[in-house]
Amino acid sequence: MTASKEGLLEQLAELVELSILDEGSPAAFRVRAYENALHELRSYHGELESLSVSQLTKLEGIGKSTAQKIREYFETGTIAKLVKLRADYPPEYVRLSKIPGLGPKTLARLRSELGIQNVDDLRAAIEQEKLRDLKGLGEKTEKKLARALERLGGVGKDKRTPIADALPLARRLVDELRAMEGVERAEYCGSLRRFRETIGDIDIVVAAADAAPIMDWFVAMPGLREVLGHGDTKSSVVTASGIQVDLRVVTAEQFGAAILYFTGSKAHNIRLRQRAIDRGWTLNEYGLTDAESGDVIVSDTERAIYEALELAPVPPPMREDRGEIERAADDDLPTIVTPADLRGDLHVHTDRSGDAHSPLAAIVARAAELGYEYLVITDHGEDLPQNGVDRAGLEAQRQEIAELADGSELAILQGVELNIGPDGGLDYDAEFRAGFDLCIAGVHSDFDLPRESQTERLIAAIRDPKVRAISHLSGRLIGRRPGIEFDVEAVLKAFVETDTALEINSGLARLDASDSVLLYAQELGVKFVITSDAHRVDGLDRMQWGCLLAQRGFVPREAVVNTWPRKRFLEWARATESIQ
DNA sequence: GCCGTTTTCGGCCCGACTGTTTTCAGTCG
Repeated sequence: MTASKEGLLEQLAELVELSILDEGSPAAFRVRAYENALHELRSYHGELESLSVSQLTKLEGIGKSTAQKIREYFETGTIAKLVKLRADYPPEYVRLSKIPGLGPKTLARLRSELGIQNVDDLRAAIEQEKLRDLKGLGEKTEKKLARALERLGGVGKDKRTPIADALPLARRLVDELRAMEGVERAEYCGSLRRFRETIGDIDIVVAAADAAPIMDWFVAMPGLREVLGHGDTKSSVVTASGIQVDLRVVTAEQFGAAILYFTGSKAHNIRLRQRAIDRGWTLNEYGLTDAESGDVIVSDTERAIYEALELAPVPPPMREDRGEIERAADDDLPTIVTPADLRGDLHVHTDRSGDAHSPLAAIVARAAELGYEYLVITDHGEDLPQNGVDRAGLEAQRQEIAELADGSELAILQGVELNIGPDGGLDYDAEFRAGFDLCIAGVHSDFDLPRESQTERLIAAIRDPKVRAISHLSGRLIGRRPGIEFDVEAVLKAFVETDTALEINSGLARLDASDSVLLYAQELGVKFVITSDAHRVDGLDRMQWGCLLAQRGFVPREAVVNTWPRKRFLEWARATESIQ
């Protein structure tokens, strides 16, 4: 493999993983130092390969030792320390560390005292009941590990669930909890509230005076695969679908501190706690407390805690320590977009598309109810097998739209979602495409082309004079299909040059473009559209997800074209042939 | 391994639960 930033990040991530085993703790200072360096490099967009050791050490969290490892990687393609760790901790041994309940300390003892090197060794040792003889281990631990081994491969520590699978479950659980007697507040937290595209487990925080009945209900819910823990204020279960859910109960006064704490991210929390310490306070899940007197300063709302720390309140999706603390301190967070800010939907399918289900009239009626000023109908272009619409179908639709638009407050425009062919070609011909009010274009096929070809086809579509936005940039389906690989920087620069908008697709299975692409795009000054990509009428109501994704990318409201008033939007939509 | 208007040494974020202990270590988030 040739040296690249991606390759470096992979090797550093492996260095973190193996160092946990070597140091015996994920909290070891060396491990955390590597993690901090990795975190910094992930959000660094510039050219890394050309940086010297002294330039690298200017980056936050990167000292001489890590800087030298980075140089070593670019010069030799590998890192000697990592090579040594790989020899000490071969992959089959690392696999053992994925077993829930088995940490680096126990693992090291299993190896040194019982000679266990891999899963087969562990299985044999458990069958021979050897583990229970080790000091500090017992029969229960042995049985717990036996159970964990049975489903290894299914539920490991690394397993993550697509947000589309976790979010409905979390919303249902929170609704049920809120309806319970004695429950004052309930909220899902964790990576789900931060709106990450995959989540490790569902964290729910409840405010209630009496935790016991809630705990009892939770561990006795129907359809659970396993109860992992059942304490006074904290319990964990695994659902039949294999998703772990953690529930924590606090008092109403502690609720703000608790959801702040359990929403994370870990890196964001550490920054907040550091800020508290600098002021002579401590911050934990129960509140912001004076370190000397033990008096609680604030705890009931997140906002009050941020304000006490002299920070603007940070929306949950931004809490990844990607610059939000500094911007909150300067009161310079981007103005977020909410569904109420959206004045139109620019990517909607009717039942003319083979994969969509609602008639035009129903779509239009719902868009009007949502208070939109404009709506662009974008059925699939004819090159999409099965689902595309031919010229005659679109011409008939044009007539239907004209009739519905007559006398309507809502501006109904006819657009189309074109297919970007393998070489960047588009459906129909330029003359026919010119008849639409707005064209968007997206990749629906040929996901396996080489990176160069993908970059070229995207740029060709972006440069087409009629194309005003690119739908679901990568074409990925989270957890099911990886997106196409392409040169992100080159593609984003083409967006800027042509004033083409990058779609923020609200479909939970897509959430495309990804947050990291959005972060980069907004830095470069790209414009955006937040769309529903609805394939049935209720899909129009999912804009909230696109808005949360936009927050993850620090996308400011002003850069989102469909927050603009109708006149300004139409001017942008029609400013086509001018820019080439 | 990183870092420094208290510093080049000595710090580095915090707590619940479990299983094994009889005061705590390990794991997890």
